[in-house]
Amino acid sequence: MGDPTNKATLFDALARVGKALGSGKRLELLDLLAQGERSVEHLATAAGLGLTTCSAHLQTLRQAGLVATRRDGTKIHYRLAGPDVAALYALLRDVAGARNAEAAAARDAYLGPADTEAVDRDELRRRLAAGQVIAVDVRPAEEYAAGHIPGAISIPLGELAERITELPADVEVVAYCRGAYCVLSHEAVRLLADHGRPAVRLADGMLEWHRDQLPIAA
Amino acid sequence: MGDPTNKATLFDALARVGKALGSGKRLELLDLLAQGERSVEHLATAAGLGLTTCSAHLQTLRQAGLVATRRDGTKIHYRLAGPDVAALYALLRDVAGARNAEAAAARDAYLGPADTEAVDRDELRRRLAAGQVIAVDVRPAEEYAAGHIPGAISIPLGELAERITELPADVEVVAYCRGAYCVLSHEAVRLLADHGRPAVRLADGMLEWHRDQLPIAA
DNA sequence: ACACTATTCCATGAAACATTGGAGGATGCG
DNA sequence: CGCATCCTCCAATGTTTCATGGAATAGTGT
Repeated sequence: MGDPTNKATLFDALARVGKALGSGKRLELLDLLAQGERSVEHLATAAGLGLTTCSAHLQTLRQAGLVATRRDGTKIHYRLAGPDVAALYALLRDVAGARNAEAAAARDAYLGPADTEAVDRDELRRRLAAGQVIAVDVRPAEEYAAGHIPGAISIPLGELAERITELPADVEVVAYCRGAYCVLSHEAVRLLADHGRPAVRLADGMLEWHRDQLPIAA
Repeated sequence: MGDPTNKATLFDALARVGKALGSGKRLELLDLLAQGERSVEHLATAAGLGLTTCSAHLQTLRQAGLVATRRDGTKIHYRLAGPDVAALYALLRDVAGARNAEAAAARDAYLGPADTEAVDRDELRRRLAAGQVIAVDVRPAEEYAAGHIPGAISIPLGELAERITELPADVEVVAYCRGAYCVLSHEAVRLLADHGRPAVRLADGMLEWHRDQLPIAA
């Protein structure tokens, strides 16, 4: 043990996992998979990739051990290999945002002006338990179905404008989406504010909720 | 906000950090830097790299925001940009070990037979406080000087055989080194056992100690 | 100003990776 | 059984990364 060959082998094996995280497309796939399992075709269209390209990226992730598969008829569903993978992705994202100026700039450009106030998870749970707020899941209905915050109702962002009357006018709304780097809740809060509804967003989203093993309704 | 161009820019910026983690040599450099700051030349020899090659890898890490530099005379010292970087490295290592069979095999081959029993950090702190054990830091003296567990004494592995008489024969020794993937404490415990000394190792090491913000003596 | 040290920058060839189209394998359905 | 669907495997292309040696740079000491 301890000889240089084994050492290089070990670090190269760790690097295989690092390499898997070294492509924007693959990170986008992980981001999607953190919301629930998906078929290859679904992932390809959601990430704007060719089918074979998407499959190749998924193979890379699978060889690194970050994702697992399940066969259902002719379809193959991919999912994250475990909650630790979500934690790794979240930490990579946070370290990049904190240490890398370019990443921070790209995040701000993507999420839009940071004008929407946010509450954290503990605060949301307290206010939900007290009946002071309504939690609205603005992700696609499919992701809501795969798991959501207990008590939340589903109104995908695309339907929010027309379904806004479903929300009581006198109760504050807390909108949430995929995670801290997801744009959906930002846009939802802006839209609600434009309609004169009191709304704030959850500071992060399902990714972090799931990572921290908080209760999930399905 | 929210348009595909910004989204791709964001994920590519995150991928720059991922790419930095996608080379065995760079992970080795991070592993060394987790023990304290080092000059370029020192890192190059410790990692078995050419000077210019090492410098190039360090530039990659610096552009990703994972390391920072400090000038001292003619030398430039590199260090991790923050404790979150150590946490990211540790999590990458743990996820790889748990999810990737190749990485797990390489780790076992490098660390040797898992015959040495280990105590965790809480247990060590309890026994140290009670005066039941002696903690021995078997890393190079330089790394001990850069920061070590309070109360530990320094006996680098290379000097352990000749300095074994410095240890009282009737008190159990807990050896520790860089981290869970460092071979030094494994070898130290085997060597001590060969000399009939009661010894166990700390399950991980300074990397995790530092990551979890436990008290450090310098 | 001069030489000296430590490090970075640059150019180059070799190796690895991403993307794409087409062939092939597994599953389900009529 | 034959066909359709969904996905993976394979081969070929252009792009990116890696390692290395020589030149250039910033700071130090005389």
